[in-house]
Amino acid sequence: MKPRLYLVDAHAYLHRAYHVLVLNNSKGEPVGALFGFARALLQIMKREKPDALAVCFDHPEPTFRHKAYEQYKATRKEIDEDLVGQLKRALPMAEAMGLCCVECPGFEADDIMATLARRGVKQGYDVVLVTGDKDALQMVSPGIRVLRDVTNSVWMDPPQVEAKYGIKPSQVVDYLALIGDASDNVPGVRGIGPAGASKLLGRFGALPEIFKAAKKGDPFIKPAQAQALLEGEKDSARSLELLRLRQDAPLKIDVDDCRKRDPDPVKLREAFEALEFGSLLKEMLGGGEGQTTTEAARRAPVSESSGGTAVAVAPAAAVAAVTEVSFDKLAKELSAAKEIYLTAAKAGDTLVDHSRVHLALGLSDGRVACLSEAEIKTQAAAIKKALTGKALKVGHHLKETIAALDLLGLATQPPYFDTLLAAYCLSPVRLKADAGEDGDWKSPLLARAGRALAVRELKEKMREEGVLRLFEDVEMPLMPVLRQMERAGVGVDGAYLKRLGGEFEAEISRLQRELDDLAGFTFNVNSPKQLGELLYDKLGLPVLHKTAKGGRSTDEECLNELSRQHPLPGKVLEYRELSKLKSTYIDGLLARLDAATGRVHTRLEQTGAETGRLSSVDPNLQNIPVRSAAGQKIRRAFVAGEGRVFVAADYSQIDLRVLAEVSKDPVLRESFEKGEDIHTRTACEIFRVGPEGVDKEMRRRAKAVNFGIVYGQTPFGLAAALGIPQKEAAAIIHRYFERLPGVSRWIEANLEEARRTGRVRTFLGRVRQLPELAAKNTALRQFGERAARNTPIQGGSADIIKLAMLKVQEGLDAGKFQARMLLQIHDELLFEAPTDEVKPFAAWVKKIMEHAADFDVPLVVDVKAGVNWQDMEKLK
DNA sequence: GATTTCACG
DNA sequence: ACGTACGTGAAATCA
Repeated sequence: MKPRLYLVDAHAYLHRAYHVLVLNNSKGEPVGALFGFARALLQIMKREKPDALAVCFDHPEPTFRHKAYEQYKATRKEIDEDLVGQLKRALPMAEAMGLCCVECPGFEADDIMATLARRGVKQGYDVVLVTGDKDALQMVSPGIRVLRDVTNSVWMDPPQVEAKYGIKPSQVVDYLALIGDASDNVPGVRGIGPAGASKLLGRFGALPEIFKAAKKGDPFIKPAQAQALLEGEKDSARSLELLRLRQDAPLKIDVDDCRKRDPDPVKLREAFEALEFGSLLKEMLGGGEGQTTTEAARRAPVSESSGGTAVAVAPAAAVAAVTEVSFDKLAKELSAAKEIYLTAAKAGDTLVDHSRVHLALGLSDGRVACLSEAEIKTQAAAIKKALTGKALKVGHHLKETIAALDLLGLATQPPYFDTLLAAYCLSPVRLKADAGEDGDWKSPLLARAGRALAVRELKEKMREEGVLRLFEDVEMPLMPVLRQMERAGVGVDGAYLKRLGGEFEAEISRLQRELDDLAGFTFNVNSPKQLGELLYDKLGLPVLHKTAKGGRSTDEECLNELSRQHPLPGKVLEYRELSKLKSTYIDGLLARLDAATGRVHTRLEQTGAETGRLSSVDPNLQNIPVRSAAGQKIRRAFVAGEGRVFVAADYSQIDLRVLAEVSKDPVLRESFEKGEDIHTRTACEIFRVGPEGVDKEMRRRAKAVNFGIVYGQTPFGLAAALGIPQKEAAAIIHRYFERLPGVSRWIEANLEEARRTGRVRTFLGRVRQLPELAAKNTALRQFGERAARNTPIQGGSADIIKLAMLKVQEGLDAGKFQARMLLQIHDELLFEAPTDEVKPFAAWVKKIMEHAADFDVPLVVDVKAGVNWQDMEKLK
């Protein structure tokens, strides 16, 4: 394989980071641009592992372009002083990171990149230009690619350029010279846009031929376009000069000087400490080696595009060094220890995918013994003693360790301390899973053991953040409750599900045939690409909206609308419904059904959601269909065991009750105290009528408004949800806040505090940091604002049901009933109870759930019972 | 691995 | 100018 040379446009990153990250160090110096830049460089090195890399800088002196065209970049605003200061520090910082930096008076970074790229190809490198700038696409060729987005791996090679712009890379300069670039004051030809430019170049190949044709009155060019071209010829010639990259910059260095080298740790430390980039310093200097691991526990890298900024908050515990010793040396001390560190791996755990169980056991001084499954078995007696003793069992992702030990018949007893759960209480962001190399099962075990050594540090941090009670009284005790639910599993009637699968399959084939007939040929309905081509190219239906990444959407909303014009989209919807239900639920569930017990065992993830909710994986039993008739057939496959029935208990309107409690809004509170239908009451308020004057449509709208209030809706969003004009939606929202001023005040005050502190909290003190609130990027910041509104509500509801689960399980453990708790679906608990105790059990559960939290607003729980999860009767 | 779609609260 | 209702997980396709 050829060595790979990466050429990075420094200023592109610095500018972008400057606008996204607002970050000052303790000296008050703005460092956001530098932080984002350094993080990006680190990301490139880690993810791409280049053989050679050069960071290319603009030189402050005017370039040949300024001399050629005095208006070049003239419309750009003066650069902020805050940014200028950072630009000056960027090159020395990159050098301290051990990177080769290049600048050249009179030339821009682009020209340096072009020059090095050309030389690199000659010297046998595969060249990658790391930049989002369109100009760079002119360099794309068989040996040169452009990497536009490192996080999302957006690459441009010659076919990509053709696919995206409809032109060859060799035509990029001509293309840009036609369409111009307003931000750089490159004029282009007025009246020619991307579509026109690509069409003209496709037909005539290059600029001179286009102008020749325009002058000759070629019939391919419409008169208006011809006129635009003739008027813009001079401007385009100018543009051409500015756009063409120079490949002859007189550089002091050559490609081989860019070969990878390691940074001087002293210089690096000096540079990063001055900037206060402690986390990045650790990341660069860290890295485990051998059997002693020192790599810091890190947050998953946060990508700017997906919503996070780099304000590092509540980092997970640093990892202490661990030393591997033999189990024999440890065995005696384990039984007397106050704290034991344990980690086990099993198939399905994110730790490492093995069919065998492995275990690491350690002491607080960092000595750890690793045991294979065979060794676990021979040492079972000593291990059992350690697992059931009085010592604090410390681990990282402890529930999975306990589950793995369960498989070998080894039970574990509290007290527990889970360092992953502690990290989640400190900052509930997505956490990086430890990855195990194939065949290497010890390293991830040791890494986790190292992480687990930070008990005291984590406790202190939790105290500072105000989440220690949440951890000690709620999350940590909840862990074994969840484990009990996982172990219990849920009964599934496999034979019924297989029959149902046959029925669905027959219907799916029938729909496929009908669709082929309608289309006139056979196509893959599951392929959004093929379906899009059929709908929009072959059938010529209008494109109603685009997907996130610019494609033509074929989602349910579009197809519903299009079904008024053509019979095909409606059929596609029928096909989609059945094929989704079959593949995800019928086939998916059957694949995870334990043949021996007839039950499925989900994993309830305690650190999976940023709001404090649980999530359910492998399989997800929190999104079993319920809305459609076909979906309800699937729900019937969930069955209670012999002599038992399901009891389902769900909170009524829990989110709005939490909102009523925290906002203290008199109308909301009164409505719940009187036991009114909340959507009807909201309709009364926003439409100014009495309850008898509320018709179905008014209630439907009020319900959407109530949802919107919880989610942070905009008039645009409400209008889309209800299919009404945006003005009308705005008026409704306005009236809502007029009539429920307590809600309005809470939203304002909550947001104000969130901005001030950078975090929001639920009534239990559960915290979520929202660095997005400080983003300069509007969309990102607004996302933060909606999350700031929603999290105390959604998270507050999660708090309530968690408290209820603890109390319920406590009663069950005390032997009050034979029932078992099986699932939690955010506002609902599903139990399995012996038929003869259903009524008293349901009444008891209802009472516990309704009094789980110390609320003024009443909480209401509805209970139902039935032999399957679909056909359930309401209990009084 | 990213993208798209869709199941749930 | 920008993007547009919160929070999840799973499957199929396609590069």
